[in-house]
Amino acid sequence: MEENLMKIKRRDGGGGAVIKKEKTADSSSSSSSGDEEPPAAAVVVVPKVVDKRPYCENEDMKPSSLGKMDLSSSNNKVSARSDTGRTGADYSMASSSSRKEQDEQLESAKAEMGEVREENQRLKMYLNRIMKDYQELQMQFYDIVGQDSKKSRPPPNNEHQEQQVVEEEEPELVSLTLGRLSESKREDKGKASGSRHGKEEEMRGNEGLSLALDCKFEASKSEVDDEPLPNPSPVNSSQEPKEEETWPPSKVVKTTKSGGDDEVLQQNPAKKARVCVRTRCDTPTMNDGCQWRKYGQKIAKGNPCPRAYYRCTVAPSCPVRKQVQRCAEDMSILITTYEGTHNHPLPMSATAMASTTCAAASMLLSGSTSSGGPNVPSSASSHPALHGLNVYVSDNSKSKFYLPNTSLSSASSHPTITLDLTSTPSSSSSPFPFNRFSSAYPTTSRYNTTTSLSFGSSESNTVSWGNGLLTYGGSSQQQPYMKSHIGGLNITGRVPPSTVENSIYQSFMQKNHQRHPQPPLPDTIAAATKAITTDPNFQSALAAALTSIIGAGNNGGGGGAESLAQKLKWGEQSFAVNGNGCGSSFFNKSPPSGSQPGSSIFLPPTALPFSNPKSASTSPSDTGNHSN
DNA sequence: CGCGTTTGACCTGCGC
DNA sequence: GCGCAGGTCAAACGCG
Repeated sequence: MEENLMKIKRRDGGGGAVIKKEKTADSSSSSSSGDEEPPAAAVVVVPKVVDKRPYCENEDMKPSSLGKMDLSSSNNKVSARSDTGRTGADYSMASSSSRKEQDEQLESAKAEMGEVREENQRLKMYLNRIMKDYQELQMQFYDIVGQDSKKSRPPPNNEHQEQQVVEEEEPELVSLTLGRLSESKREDKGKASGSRHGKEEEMRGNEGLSLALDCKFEASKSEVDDEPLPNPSPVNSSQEPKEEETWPPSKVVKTTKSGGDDEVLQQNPAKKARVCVRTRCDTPTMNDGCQWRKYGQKIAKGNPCPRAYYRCTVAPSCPVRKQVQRCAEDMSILITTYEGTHNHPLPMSATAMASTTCAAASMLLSGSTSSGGPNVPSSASSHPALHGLNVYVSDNSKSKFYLPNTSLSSASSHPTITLDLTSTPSSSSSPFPFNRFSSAYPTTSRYNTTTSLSFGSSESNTVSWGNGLLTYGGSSQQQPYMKSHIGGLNITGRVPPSTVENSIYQSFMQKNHQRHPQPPLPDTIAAATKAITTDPNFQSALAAALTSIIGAGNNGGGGGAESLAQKLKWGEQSFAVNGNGCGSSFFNKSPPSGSQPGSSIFLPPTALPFSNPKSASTSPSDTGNHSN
């Protein structure tokens, strides 16, 4: 890991902070091997998200000040401890000072400690209360979501039918898990993975840090077992080794795995989702923040441009591969195909693309099993559940719906989703720049599923993963901290300027908060809940905000966000409001590096997405990214 | 000298 | 079974 970090350091001029942060996170995660007890600060942050009720008569517990208070209080704790320790040491050493003075100092120190303890106690109480509220809110949310989804479905005639409906719909569900997997998940997966767990645990060793966002697939059918969702973010080593994909899929798997692992293999067929990103890019590759090493090049049939093969070098065992190829029809278009899931912590700069591609893959996989199935009318239909994305699902078996240049997917035996950042959005009623998502489910191939996502990359909506930021719009004002009051939710986190969250936030604010002066009334829980359940845009905004917080916290190092992530686990219900909670990808931004607040590095929006000549430092020739 | 790229050979899957 | 194409390996090479 350190070696890799060093590499990054060497390559990425601006990656110092990132590395630093990563190291910090790693060390923090490794030090807290338990990982069940996140730092208090992070834990307290969780409730901020759901904090919307007047549970604090105390002035300190005002939602608006909660975040600050938490952080500061945690700091107090730390500093208090260290102070105390120092004080003690000082006493023992200061033999020259008079006894009286020492006694006085000692007493004052004790008093200080007492205060600190009191504060700690208070914080614990707050935490408990907050967690309670959080759970309650979550329950309410689930209830409402459940009702909502029921509404949208045709009323089942009987139990059998209902079950059928569930079976049909569930594959659509994509859960967003912020942070580490919960115990229950672990248990479930542990059963499935069995022996592999040990291996991978060993392999991952002390890679304790996981990105804050886990994108998991929720499906009820065997397919789920067969196909662990690509994880956008490398999952925590200790937490989710089971989710590992089987890369190399064919050769290595066959040769290296045997016996008891067969089961795993069966559960992980070659059906591996790929995410194809089309961008206009002058550079040989787009910078996705990851480290890549070229291991091959080939002239593919039907395209005079050679296809380059890269593998992720952030971790030696990382299974992620990517292919880079120029579009034959338009040489300015760079087609980057990602495959596999990182099994290591990603540099912050790589999380955006990683999570995006993951979510895309999730969408693809989920769609292929449900909404996008062959039964879907060939005419485009809008998928309501993608956080404001207009989703078009088509059933053209062979046509490359929407995108003419999908040669990669057509020949592939893998389900492929295409993110098209080359076209200009035709319309955008939603606040999101990506306005089109289309998917085709060819029937000619077993897994030849092709899906296209189009993020219009018009001038006003530029997307850049260059520094790990997904930026939309031209606003460049620095806003190191974002505090969102969304429907009574207080979301405070460090966010980069010009991030999608920002726009989402603004959009949402416009939409839903004109009536609610800031700070919002504490009793807006009902409104918040309603907003969550009725407004897909809000869902997006919330997801984005949460993600931003997670990412930001991650940034902050020290495992704050990680801890938050641990606590903030959104089950599939959380975002699967409309049956498909996927799409988080777009809302994952990776906060600028920055272990130091305020020292964030942002890539200014550019008209040419992904082109970042300087970024070669991160990934030699291309850039890496990764995804799953 | 170490690391990354290049490039021809090899392996594998799939279609005929 | 054969051929094709995609994908990977690994030795050779280049660069800093």
